[in-house]
Amino acid sequence: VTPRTDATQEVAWLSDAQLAEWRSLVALIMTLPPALDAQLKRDAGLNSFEYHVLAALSEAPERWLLMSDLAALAQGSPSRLSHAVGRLEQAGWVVRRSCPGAGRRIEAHLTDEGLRKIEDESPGHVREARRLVVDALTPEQLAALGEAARIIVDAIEPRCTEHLPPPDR
Amino acid sequence: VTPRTDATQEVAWLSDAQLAEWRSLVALIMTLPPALDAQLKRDAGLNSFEYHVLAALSEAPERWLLMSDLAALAQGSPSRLSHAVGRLEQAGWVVRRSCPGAGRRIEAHLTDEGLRKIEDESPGHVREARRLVVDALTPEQLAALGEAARIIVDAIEPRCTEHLPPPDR
DNA sequence: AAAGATTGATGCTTCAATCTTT
DNA sequence: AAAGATTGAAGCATCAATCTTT
Repeated sequence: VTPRTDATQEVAWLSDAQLAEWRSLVALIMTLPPALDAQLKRDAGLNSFEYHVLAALSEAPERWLLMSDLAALAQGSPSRLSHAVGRLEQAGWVVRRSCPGAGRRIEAHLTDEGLRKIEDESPGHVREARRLVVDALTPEQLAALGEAARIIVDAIEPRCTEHLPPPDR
Repeated sequence: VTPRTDATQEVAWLSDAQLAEWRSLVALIMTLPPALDAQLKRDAGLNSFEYHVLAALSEAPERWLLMSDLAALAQGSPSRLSHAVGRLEQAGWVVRRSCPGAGRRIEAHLTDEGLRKIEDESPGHVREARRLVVDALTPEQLAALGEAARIIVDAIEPRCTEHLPPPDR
């Protein structure tokens, strides 16, 4: 596509170099998530989001977390989390209980079976993360990737990055 | 989660530094695609994949492309492409015709309306790409991101990267 | 028979509406 | 009334099965 001189909202087109990098990034976000999903689905019967929910719970104090905090940690909407936790609860890996306090707060807890499940499945997932990313890059390349990722995530949702290392630009 | 010394398949855990970078990347692939999707859906009524299909066609000779080539360019499965082109054809932006040759080859063509559509919508998409990525990073950071992305994509599907600049490692 | 493409079913995500608790 | 969470409907992706053409 070639740029249109639209008087409505002038937008600078991308240079050839910028376009090439942008396309590489687009290729990444089109292929990496499906690749990770496929490994998890095949080996663990989980999708990426469910895996991250279990992982986040496994690191919480006593494995309890407010649904709203869990949603932020797993980077999903309340609705998406509700559906996912429903499935995880069905499987016996998570339970919910209402918790006294303001609003209609509800806590989710990772059961012993859930802990065993995530412990069983993480080696396979880490192996895939190594194969496709961590071991495929030099430490410098990996660090640069991480830094760029933090800046972009920060540009998307300035407040939802507290749990990540700050982008130092 | 902590590593389990599973005799089955030794997997080296990630170092703290590796884990931090990995998590930043995971945050990126959890947030950037939804952000781009949201802009396209809101402003253009298209999802990312449909946009890429139109964009790929707009750059093809005479705006004709074999379905199989289009699938590779847009990085989607044949099935996904079929469904998407079905919707785009409904909207009048694409037409299909069978093309003589081996197998059951079918070509897709971007109509004039389709060309107008992608031309109308790309400025808004480029603006978002600039805001979230291109203008948020220094040229060096963008180049490093692109390079890492190419290496990872190459690790995922070694043959489907012909249309990207080669990763020079 | 094999490659190319499509179809239909299933499952997950999103969106809007709703319910509950303070 | 407002925040937190859930629900159901609609849309898209994936998978397996199918159809078509050489």
